[in-house]
Amino acid sequence: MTIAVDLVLLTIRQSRLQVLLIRRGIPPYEGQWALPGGFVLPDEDLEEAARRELREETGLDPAAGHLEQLATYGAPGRDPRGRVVAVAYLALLPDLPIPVAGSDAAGAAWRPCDDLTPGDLAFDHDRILADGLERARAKLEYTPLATAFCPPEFTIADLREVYERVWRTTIDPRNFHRKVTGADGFVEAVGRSVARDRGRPAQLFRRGPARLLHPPLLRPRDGDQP
Amino acid sequence: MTIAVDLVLLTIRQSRLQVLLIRRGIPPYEGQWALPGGFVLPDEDLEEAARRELREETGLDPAAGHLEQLATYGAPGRDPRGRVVAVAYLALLPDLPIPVAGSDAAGAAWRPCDDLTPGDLAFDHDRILADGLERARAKLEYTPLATAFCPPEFTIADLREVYERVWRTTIDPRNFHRKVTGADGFVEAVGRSVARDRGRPAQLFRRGPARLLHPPLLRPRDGDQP
DNA sequence: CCTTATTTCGTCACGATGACGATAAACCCG
DNA sequence: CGGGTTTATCGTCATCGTGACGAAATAAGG
Repeated sequence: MTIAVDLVLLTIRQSRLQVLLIRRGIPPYEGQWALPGGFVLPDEDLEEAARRELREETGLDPAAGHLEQLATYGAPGRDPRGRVVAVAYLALLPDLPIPVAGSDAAGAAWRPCDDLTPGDLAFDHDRILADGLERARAKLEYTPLATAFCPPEFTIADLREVYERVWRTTIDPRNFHRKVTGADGFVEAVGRSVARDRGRPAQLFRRGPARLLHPPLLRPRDGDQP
Repeated sequence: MTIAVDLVLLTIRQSRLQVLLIRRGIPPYEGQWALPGGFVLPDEDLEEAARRELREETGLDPAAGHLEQLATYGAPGRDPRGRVVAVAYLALLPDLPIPVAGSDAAGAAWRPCDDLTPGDLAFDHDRILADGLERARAKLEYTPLATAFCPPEFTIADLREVYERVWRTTIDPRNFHRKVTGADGFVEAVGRSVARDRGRPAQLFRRGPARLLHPPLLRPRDGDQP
């Protein structure tokens, strides 16, 4: 049996939640889009393999965002080439340019998650992506990981946009501001401000030391309309 | 590389959270305790392998409780016999007798989680168990999975004991009763009552259709004493 | 200046929760 | 049989977190 790692790389670009995909140049699924990934080397730890693929296929620096194990997929027929068990990793990244072009990532592109239809992706990558999205949405509730989508210094509005794009909702700016600045360890004021396109300039923050949010920031539930 | 499944089987026995361990009869780690597990067959799905091991090593019925994938462990040196990647599964089970004795489970025994010290278990099973415990504790907060520890019909006090043992806290019976019976879909009244050793008889409930708790039942945080 | 956009602070009502009193319904014991 | 004990269940009250929304502060642009 062979072990592979597959990556669900998420970022916010152009006000949309996007996932990095690679157009396959060889069979199987030639010409289709797939999650980036590759085989684990004989003496390599799984997370190490995930970080290596992240660098190789995208040129991005794994340290910039957040990387965690997502789940493992091993259905016997999932890869036509034979038995391949894939350990999927989820990464939340700030909106960095993809410096790549020469290497493996020639066919790499960010694609808005909403534009993908089940059946678009090769292998069982539709399912892996769906699991990754659900994990990301859930983790924003009870961890400060939304900051992983932001540059080192950001405004509360930047952070709010992360929540809005990932959750596909709108959030009241005043309540969000109160909640985020009130949760201790979530964000720390930098002391400076920046002016954006319009409106009053906003304070800059950096991520705080907290690893969990208490109480959590619950997303609106679907079935809340009686 | 070889794929194995390892199982973290949890139950509440004798008012304690216990994990099923197997005493190893062969090297490596001969004589030490380890999580049950085994290799995945060439044409077997991962969860199928986990269920098969659960049956083979314990004789328990996987359908009685809850089984989910926990995480995958693949550090190069984790198994002295060679490169083995282990997909760990977590199961929450009601307190059933272990019918086994003949098969692989000859050396199987329930051990209270609190009695285990880091270093007691073979391989990296200390870590896997710790991850399983944390997962179980977290899942009780926002899912109705505590019912997986209970028989099909149970009282609110039974359910409360699950929370108390898994979280290692005490919970106010009145507030717990209000919360659980108020959260819709968590439990459904059966209509009958049972008398226990002492006190007023309690109503019987069965698990409801809900898969998530909203709002969640947050465990008391460690740092809540100002 | 005046409008517009955005940040940030306040207010208010409501639902969820922790602390805890009170009642109900069984058992045990003499 | 009746009081004492134990547990289940219901209520009350204060507090906190949150959603809805008003209002002031601070910039840019005409």
